[in-house]
Amino acid sequence: MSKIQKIKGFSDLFSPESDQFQFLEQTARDVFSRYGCRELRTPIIEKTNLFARSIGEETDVVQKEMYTFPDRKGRSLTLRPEATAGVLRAYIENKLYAREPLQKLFTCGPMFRYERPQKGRMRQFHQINVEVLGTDAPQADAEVLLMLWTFLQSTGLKGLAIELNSLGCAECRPVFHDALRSFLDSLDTDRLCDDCKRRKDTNPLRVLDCKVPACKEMTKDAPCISDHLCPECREHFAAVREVLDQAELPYTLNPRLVRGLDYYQRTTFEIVSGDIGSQSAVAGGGRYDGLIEKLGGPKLPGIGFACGMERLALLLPEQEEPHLDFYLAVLDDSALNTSLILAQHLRDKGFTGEVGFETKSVKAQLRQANRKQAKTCLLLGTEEMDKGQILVKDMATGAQQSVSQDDLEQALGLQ
RNA sequence: GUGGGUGUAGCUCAGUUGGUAGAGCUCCUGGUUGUGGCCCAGGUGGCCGCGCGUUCAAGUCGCGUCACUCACCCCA
Repeated sequence: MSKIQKIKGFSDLFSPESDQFQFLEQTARDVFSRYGCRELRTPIIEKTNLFARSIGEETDVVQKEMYTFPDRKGRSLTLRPEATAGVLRAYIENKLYAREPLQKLFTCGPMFRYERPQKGRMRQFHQINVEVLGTDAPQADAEVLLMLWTFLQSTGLKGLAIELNSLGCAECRPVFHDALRSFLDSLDTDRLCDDCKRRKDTNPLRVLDCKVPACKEMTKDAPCISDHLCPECREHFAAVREVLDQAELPYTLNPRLVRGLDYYQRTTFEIVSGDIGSQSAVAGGGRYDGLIEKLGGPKLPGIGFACGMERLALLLPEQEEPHLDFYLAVLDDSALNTSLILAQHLRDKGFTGEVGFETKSVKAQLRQANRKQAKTCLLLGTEEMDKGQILVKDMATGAQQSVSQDDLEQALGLQ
């Protein structure tokens, strides 16, 4: 029979790595809850048009990266490629805004995009996500960034940088777009790279982001979004930066920072690392005023971010294997059941430990205890049972003592 | 979607001009009748990714295919 293997771009997550994921989620939960964020869990499948409408029909994500399929009655469903759309849908559908428009929501879980896998990019990947809905106060933008940065600091990660930009709003962005377009048209387009020739029409902002030196050189005098912001957006962005400066958040302005999803407006940001390969963004987000309305909700603003857990995990040190308080070596079959019950009592008292299910040689079981980094090895056989005693061996010193079961708890506690 | 690299033991990798498959680590057993790590001895473990071709003979050469991986693109 041929072996069945996992599908491309999906992965089985085993212990050291799954521990990292757990650590990241737990840290996020702890930090975000201090800001009043509540956890929300939404389905990983939604109706396709939710994503088409929010992310944008023309984006690469919607055009060629979604896992879209008909259900048994022919309705088009999609594995979520990002979290914001689902969270907003839930916010609107459950009328959370009716009781309290301002909602701080945290969610995490798997996302799906059909892309060619590479370092830091899987088809099933995991994100930690925060949305702050119902306010356009610049202080909310600042708080979201502080929340994200505090979370990242709490994970102990180093070498991360914050890039910040404002993309303008529905008023000023089109003006900038026109200015950019006419600038690009004025260039000797033959000298642009093939991608930029295409991007010039499909996604002009991306041209500013091109890594090809020739393109960089040609666009160095391109119009800058910051010079085209309308007074309101300019004021909003300045207010955001004022709080960030007061909080001494270490960010750099990047007027060429672009977002891949259409819904972003005004404040946008990205956290980048130089240590994880070419997929260097570990988190990204921004404001999306107008999106809630676009999804059939009230006219309320929002801002949020997503963190790539795989990318963060690449930067995390390996977690240490958890140590055992005891490993119980069973010397005779007749001691097996007693051993298991004894271990169960110890676990009830809060000790961590394992029992050797198979009565292999003492040598083999001690080797096992050593491998599992147990603090102690308990040895139980017929001899010990007759005396109502159990042998406790300290694995670090090799010292060994015979204690009654009543004293065992204390003996372990002293280790 | 495009390009590069790599597929040999559980892991990391050798393998000569084509000639019957190797090491280190891991694991198991023993050296020590019921005592771990270090050391020593032995052992388990392979459709050499898969298929086709060339050849007396293919891990090795050719073609195809699949998988993994890095990069472009895109993005968290």
